[in-house]
Amino acid sequence: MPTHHKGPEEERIALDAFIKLFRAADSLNRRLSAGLARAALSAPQFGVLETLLHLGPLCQKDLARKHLRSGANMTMVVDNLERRGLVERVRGEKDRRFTTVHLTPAGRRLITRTFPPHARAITEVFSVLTKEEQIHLAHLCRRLGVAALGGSGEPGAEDNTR
Amino acid sequence: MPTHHKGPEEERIALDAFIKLFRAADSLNRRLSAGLARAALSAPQFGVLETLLHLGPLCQKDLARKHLRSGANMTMVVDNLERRGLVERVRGEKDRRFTTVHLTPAGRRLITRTFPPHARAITEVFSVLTKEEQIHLAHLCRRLGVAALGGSGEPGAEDNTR
DNA sequence: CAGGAATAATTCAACCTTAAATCGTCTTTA
DNA sequence: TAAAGACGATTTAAGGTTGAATTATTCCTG
Repeated sequence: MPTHHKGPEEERIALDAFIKLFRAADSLNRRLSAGLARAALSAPQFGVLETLLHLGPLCQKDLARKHLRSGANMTMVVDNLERRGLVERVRGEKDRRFTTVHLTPAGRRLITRTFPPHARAITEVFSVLTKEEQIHLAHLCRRLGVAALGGSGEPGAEDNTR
Repeated sequence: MPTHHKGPEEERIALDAFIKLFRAADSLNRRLSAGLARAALSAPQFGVLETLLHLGPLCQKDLARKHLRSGANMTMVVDNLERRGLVERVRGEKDRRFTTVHLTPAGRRLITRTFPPHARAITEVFSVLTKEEQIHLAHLCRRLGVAALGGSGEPGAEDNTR
């Protein structure tokens, strides 16, 4: 949405960038979700499977932290993946508070064949920008993300933002 | 999340930019939602009130289109705003299929005093980037958003992306 | 070692989001 | 003008998201 705000220049420029950033993320999300829908996966479900594939089994706390989501949310997403037989919960032996989430063979098969076309779709959309522009965009977004988190938050927050 | 994908350079760069774009939008969203929470407004509710303030009364279809959301979703958000007495539904006189959504005095008062600090918060976060960087970021995001929407969608889609 | 603090997971209530089905209201057209 | 189609809004079912309260387990401390 165009800004419709008549404030000073600094504010106009920031609001304009803000809106375009969100629109880009939103449109990208829609496009990619359409691709994932063919595997009947939601974006969060895909994200969890992808993380398990590339990092190995993790407890829900760690999964939530990696995805910047709440623990309650991770319980729900893992519930839905487990119900479809794509992951398995394993109670911690040493510390029974933890449940480690594992890919099942079916889950591994699904994410293994879903990830490559997903990555290709991202690459294809981003190819409207040159390599240098993509790197520049990443750099600007990283600084912005750090500023958004850091500003009035606790300094002890985990980085995870390289 | 760092990429953990060992594909060709083009893919690595695109995935990296993709992740940082989403992290930035996510972090920004969290930061701003915290501000809106003091007015007990969700981000979608704030968005609708803001649109009504700056564009005047609109029917739900138009509100949904402006925010790139479904009609069903707009029914829900307007329901919640109406229940709090911040907006009012008015049945179309000429064409009774439409309901036009109006700000109530209370709604106008709330959004009028909520918008300025919100805009200031956005401007403050974006001030980690120079004016030129903000303009460049907006430009890159706009091109990316258009590419994400356009690629395999219908060419007839409304622009709304300047 | 016993009680209290901390911690991982779950449950709950509230809201957001979508696609699909339905309802009421026009508009078109045969 | 009556049937058919289009169109705005609503409902429904399914999933995502959060913060707050709860549960089970472990750790710490006196």
